[in-house]
Amino acid sequence: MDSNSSRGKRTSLQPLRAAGRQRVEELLEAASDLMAERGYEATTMTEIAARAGAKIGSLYRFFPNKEAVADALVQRHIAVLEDEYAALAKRAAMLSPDALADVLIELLVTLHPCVKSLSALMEARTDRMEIRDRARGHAIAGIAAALRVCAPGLDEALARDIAAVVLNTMKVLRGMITKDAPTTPGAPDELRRMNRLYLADRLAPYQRALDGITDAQP
Amino acid sequence: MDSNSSRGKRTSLQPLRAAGRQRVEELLEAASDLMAERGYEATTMTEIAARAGAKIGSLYRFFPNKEAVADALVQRHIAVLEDEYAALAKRAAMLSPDALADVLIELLVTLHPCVKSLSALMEARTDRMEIRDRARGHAIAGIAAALRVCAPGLDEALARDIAAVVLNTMKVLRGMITKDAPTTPGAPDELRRMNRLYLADRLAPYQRALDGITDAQP
DNA sequence: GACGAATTTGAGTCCATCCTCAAATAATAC
DNA sequence: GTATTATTTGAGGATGGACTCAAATTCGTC
Repeated sequence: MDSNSSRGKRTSLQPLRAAGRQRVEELLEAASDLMAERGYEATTMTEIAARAGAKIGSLYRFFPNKEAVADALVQRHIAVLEDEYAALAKRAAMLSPDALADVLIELLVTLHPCVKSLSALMEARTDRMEIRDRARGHAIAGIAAALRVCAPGLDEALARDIAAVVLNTMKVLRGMITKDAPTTPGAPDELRRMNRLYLADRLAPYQRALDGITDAQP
Repeated sequence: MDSNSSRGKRTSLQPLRAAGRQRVEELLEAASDLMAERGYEATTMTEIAARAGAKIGSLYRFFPNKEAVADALVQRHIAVLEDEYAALAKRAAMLSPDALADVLIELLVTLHPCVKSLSALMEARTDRMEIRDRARGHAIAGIAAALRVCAPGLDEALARDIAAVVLNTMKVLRGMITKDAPTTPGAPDELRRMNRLYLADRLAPYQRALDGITDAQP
């Protein structure tokens, strides 16, 4: 008999065998895909199980309710984002602003599925929102750190503001690449151009080494 | 007795008296607010009626089902957007790039509730998506027209690409103003700065009259 | 103020979906 | 092989929310 030792609402078991662990993986991936496609409310527990090749009973063995599935997904996605941004500053050392701009853009494109799923999970739950804000904080901190590696002497608050702008620019590009392709083919390049223009302008005064064209005021 | 003359699924009446017209207004506004807050699926027909100070029967008198409410909202919001963007080109005459940049930013902030509600309505309905794309097209066309008024000689395709970038920048600012206030207070100003920097750079070669600093290649 | 038409009401139906659970099956330990 | 424990299954209970409708009420008009 299962002991269900640690605190959980009514029922909620950890998988104890390899099969169970894999099932949980499959269930979470199915849930992530479906919720990203259709939204939280529109996704059915039975559908989740079905897409994972399981029956609804299996789903409820590992997750006490629908909320718990969403929470697990949020936690999992947040962890991925935190890792990626924590790793960013290291990669950012020894990059020109232009190169940094492009690396950042790349990063967000990679993170797209994760972020997409996360935003679907935010449907009207304030408590989950604050977790998302925390993730956003990590992203901004990571980018700001990368900026200050690239441009030592940059004020910390300003770095955060710039990071917020860049983060949003990254999001926009992600959106363009995944949706707007047909209408305005040159837009992604234009956006990259804007991003580089901005970062070059903002980082020029603090530029490590090389040609310092000083014309922007903090 | 109501005739229900023109084609409607099962039941769906136009309001014929002032009271009815006002009720419809109230119902749509309530629906718009709720769906913007919680999403389409999570919003209940009873809630909509309640927030409008009505009972569920009244709601079903004017809308045959929940879908119809959403459709009416989409149509209404799209109309607002089209009007605003159509009016833009006229206002844009005789503006410097910097001033135009700020006017555009303003505009999207104004349009925020409308756009927010629209995006909530997009939850997984492909047919509504294409209507939204149409709205997006109008927005880009409006902005591109404004740009070409401001910078005659600007290539049309390029104008559309730039418009797409600016449109997305506007969206980002809207998001910042409504959400991110606490974390990064300076970010909105940074974003404005980026937008001006970009537009100045892009429009400089085609600048109507005045000081032509030519340094950007189309 | 009386008549007809528009509007409001809310109890009630129907059905989709969340969730339960006891029994069946599969895996592991011995 | 047997005992034990983990996992799977799927029929059903409970709930909530979309939608109906006949009766009550309000509004406009003559």
